[in-house]
Amino acid sequence: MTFTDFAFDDQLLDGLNSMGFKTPTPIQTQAIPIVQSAHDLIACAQTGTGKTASYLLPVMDGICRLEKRPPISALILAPTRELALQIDQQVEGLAYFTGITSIAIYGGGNGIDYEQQRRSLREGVDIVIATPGRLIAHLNSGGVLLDQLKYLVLDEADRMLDMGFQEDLLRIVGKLPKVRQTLMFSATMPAKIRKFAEKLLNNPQHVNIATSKPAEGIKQEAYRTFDEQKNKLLLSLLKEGDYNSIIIFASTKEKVKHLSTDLRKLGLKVKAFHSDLKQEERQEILLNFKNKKVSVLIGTDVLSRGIDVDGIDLVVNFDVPGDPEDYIHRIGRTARAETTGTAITLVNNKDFRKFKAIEEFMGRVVDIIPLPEFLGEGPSNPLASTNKNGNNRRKKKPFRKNGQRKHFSKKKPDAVG
DNA sequence: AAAAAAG
Repeated sequence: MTFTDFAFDDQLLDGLNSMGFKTPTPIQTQAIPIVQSAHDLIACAQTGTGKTASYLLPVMDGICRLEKRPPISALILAPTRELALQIDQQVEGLAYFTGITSIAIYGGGNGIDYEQQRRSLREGVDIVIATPGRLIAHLNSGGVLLDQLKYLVLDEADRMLDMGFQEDLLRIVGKLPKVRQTLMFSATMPAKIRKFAEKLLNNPQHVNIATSKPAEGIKQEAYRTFDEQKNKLLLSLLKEGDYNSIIIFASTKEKVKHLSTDLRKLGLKVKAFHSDLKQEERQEILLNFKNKKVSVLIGTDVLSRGIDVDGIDLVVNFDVPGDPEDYIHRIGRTARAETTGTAITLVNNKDFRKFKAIEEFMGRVVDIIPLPEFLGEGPSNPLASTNKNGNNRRKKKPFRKNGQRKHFSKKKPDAVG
């Protein structure tokens, strides 16, 4: 199968060829005909599967074929600014010969950005790619020409609901024409998403190519460590290994900030990436990472989904993500497009059960690598320890009189908020 | 549990 089988507009095909697209991916093969047949669509698919082109191509083809183009033909909603920007860049590449116009609408920029966005939304632009918050701000100021829109796409719908965008999304959809084509993409399909889809979609067709299994090309490893050992272990992993491009994930912004200063003190050239940075800084860092001017990025989960950077050969989970889905997304930053990569997770005692849950979710175990000798003993495996009866059941909670609670851990003040 | 997104 080739892209010519879809009978796309010639100019769109030119753009496709110039971007080096050859063979459609499974999601594209399945989704494109559905969109072309004017049905609504729910697709369960992760990034890296060719998901973005699977809706951009038929939507852009549809726009090329409109007898009269409305001021705004398509609205694409995405959870993060980086994803919105990335989609917009893909539109620009594909649209090169078509005359289709687009703009990414998101917050965090300067007043000039806001004015440009406002003008486009009031004067018309074929495709709008937006994060919900900023689009709402524009809708509140009025004059946004969405009343003749043909296509609505919700990308990473599960992530948008997780981020509390449900009400914003419903408000946005309330401003759109009832007759339109709606396409929803989500990495997971919990009941919450299904219910949400029922509100927005009309008799949708389903496509499912999602999997709880990470790509074959990812070598997964884990180390059991105490927190005090993590920095030194990380340093040795980075120094011993022959890696060109590395992402290190940590679960909070504070951890990301601390870790990047720590690693810098240890002599590594690293950049931190999180939402406390100015949007221009975020973009510059990501650009330099893509250019390979920056080789080590330390980031929060804002980087875990949707970011498509070629050539990342190592992902380190400095701690274990709480949600197995996030683990899959994080390690999926490496081994993209048929390449290989390594994913290493540092597991302390507190995270051990979360890590077991991830293994269960994937249906496979991850090799535990012994700590390098210079680090001394790591923690022993709490689930493998045997009690005096010789079985490996975990110890029962000690009986307590009067049901009192015993405080095992005090919350650190900086761990709050 | 925290992240992100509107200032």
